[in-house]
Amino acid sequence: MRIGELARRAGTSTRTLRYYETHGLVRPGRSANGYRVYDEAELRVVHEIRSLLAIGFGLDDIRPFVACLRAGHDSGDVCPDSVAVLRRKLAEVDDYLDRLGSVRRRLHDQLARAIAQREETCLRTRGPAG
Amino acid sequence: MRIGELARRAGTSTRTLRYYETHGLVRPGRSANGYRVYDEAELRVVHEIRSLLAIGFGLDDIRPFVACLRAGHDSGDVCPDSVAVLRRKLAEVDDYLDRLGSVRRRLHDQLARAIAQREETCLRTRGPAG
DNA sequence: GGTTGCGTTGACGTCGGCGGCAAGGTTTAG
DNA sequence: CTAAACCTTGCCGCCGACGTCAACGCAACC
Repeated sequence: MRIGELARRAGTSTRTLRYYETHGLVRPGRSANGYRVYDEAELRVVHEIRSLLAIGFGLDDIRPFVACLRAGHDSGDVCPDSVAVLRRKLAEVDDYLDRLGSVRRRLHDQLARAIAQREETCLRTRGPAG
Repeated sequence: MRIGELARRAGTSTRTLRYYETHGLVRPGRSANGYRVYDEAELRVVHEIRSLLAIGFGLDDIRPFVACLRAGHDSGDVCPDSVAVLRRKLAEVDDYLDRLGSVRRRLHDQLARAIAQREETCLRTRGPAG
């Protein structure tokens, strides 16, 4: 299969596939005229890449998962390197959740105080009976 | 006060202050020799900017808060435009928290399955008695 | 042989909040 | 007089995952 077909079937662009290639994630062969040629397994690889990107992985993080698939495993998750990345990413997400949670509290408080302040100002402006 | 002093007192750089100026957030006067001159109130403004940046606001989001301070309010939060931004940001953060939470679940499950799979493979490799 | 639709490489643009450097002018201290 | 420490404008670099365009080659159909 050539690059256009793979792009369509993977729901992405040819530019993206070439980009993955420059970063060592996808490895097509070449036909006589220089066109990239992909086998069926690469579709699975591209799906794995896209799926991991979608949950916040960088291309560098994804490399072990692709290697794991290429090693013949049914899932890209099961190899030690992949597991290590999964652990690290889980920790990062937990960390970020904490920080985002405290940002949320701060925003919430700030909003509550601002509204209270506005109502108070409003009362003073219109008088205590307003 | 000139730009270097304000930068030191605000805990940031002169480059940053000029950047804020190009984006309409800080408005110094000029002395005869062309140097920027800031009054004391600008320190408060810069603190407000930094504080909001730190919790994930963009410079565009911050503009109403600065305007609110300049309008003479004790807090940058109390003006209608600021409250609107606070509401929007709170909604965005809630949204992001949801998505990050589901990413976390997905990561957690993926990790759990990967480990289970590895143990199973290990057992098969070493035999049922291993 | 002309058009259309595929493919190739290469290089620049995007977004945001700056960092850092160049090449100069100003002010102050010694 | 000179050095040091300020200040000015202007412009490139950064990160990451691509989009987009240029300029070209290849293949197939009419």
